[in-house]
Amino acid sequence: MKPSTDARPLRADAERNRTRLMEAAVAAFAERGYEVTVAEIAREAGVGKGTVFRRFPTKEHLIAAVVRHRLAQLVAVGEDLLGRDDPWHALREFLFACASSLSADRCLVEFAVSNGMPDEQVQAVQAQLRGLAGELVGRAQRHGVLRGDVTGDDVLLLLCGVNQAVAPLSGVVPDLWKRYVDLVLDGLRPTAAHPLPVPPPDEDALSNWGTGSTARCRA
Amino acid sequence: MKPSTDARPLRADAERNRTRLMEAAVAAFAERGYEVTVAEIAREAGVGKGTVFRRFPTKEHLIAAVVRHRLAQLVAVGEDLLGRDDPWHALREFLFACASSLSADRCLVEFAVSNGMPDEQVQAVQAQLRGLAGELVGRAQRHGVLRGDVTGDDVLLLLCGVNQAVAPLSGVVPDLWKRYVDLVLDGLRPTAAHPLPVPPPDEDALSNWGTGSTARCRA
DNA sequence: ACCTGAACACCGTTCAAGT
DNA sequence: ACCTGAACACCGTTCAAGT
Repeated sequence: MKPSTDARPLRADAERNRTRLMEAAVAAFAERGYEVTVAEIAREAGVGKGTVFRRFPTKEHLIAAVVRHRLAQLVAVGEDLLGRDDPWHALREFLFACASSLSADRCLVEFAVSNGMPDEQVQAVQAQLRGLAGELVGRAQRHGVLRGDVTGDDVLLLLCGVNQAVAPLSGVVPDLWKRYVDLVLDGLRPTAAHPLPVPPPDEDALSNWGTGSTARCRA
Repeated sequence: MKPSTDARPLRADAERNRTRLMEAAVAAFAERGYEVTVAEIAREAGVGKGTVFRRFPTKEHLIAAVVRHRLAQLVAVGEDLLGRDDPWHALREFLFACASSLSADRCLVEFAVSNGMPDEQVQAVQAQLRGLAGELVGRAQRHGVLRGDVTGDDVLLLLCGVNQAVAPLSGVVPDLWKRYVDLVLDGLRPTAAHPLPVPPPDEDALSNWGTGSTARCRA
């Protein structure tokens, strides 16, 4: 759960509180999404709610920390899959890993719908993920198993879409996302390719994806 | 904007207020989503906020009225397209119409991510939409232009997914959804079809889609 | 340094008082 | 019948007082 990212270390009790807070937050946000109360997390972590705001200036910053933690796990998975010899299955497993994470974490889904977060660290991890997706897509394309007119960002966006669409049903049909990831993948095969009138989003469009100006929590 | 759906008619001033309220709500929710304040809508409609709650027991009920209004428009479009002779393009235009509506209305997108609404009338229109999607899909399949192992619900879910994924970018790349609708459609062609291990959601799973138990607004 | 809970602002909802 | 705004509960955020 990372021993804080700042330069100077925290005092022992503060460090312990921070850890407890993160653990409580990860669990609570995963299960119930953004709607969990700061007071609730504080209580579960055994601290006063003032302590939460000492470490995280805003509820959104706390969420950002949780999201970053989850995204970093996906980056690790993706880097591992770059070593695979079958590029199609490497890509597929990457998507499955992402989708599986998303479907197990309501907070992550809500993050994907949002305009992103004004948090540099989250944006950095997001960039890593996008880079990985680009490499996996590129490799598959060079092997001729993926249509040439799509980008890593295309694939990530479609993946998020699938998960968001499936989220309200996750209680009833937990692995429905697999069906739609496969369905989307079928559209990404070279044999399925038909001309796409609209071009993929360029760097500019996606770079301020993470710079969400829309507030999510109360002012 | 419908002259109220109840049995007995409202008093003249009440009817006028209701209309104003609906107009203000449709516009405000479309532009800024669920987060608009009830007080704000009341002010724009020129009524006290108490009046809002007299007509709509809950903010969510007000949203439901707006959503129902939008969904009904899509039903009309879909029914019109059933008369088309080219089943593939009928389906495609239906999806384009839905996507276009969704991308013009933040409220509608948020509705799609949600667990639905505990409002019978909304559920009824939803059922109509699902029926239409089913017919359009069925026709395309009988003509051999759509893979046989997908349902109307599959297509609607994928469509919602695309729009939700694209929503945060709608300011920068307004018609990006077209790209992904086409990409998804490529996966729905018979030539693209590969086996799908996970079956489509059955009636049970989707019937309580609209019966969202998760509250969206403050208690 | 850090912790805490009372206090504040905001927003959904209720209701007593008015017409 | 219907309208209204003051009043209430809830939640994010601040801060004075404590260690």
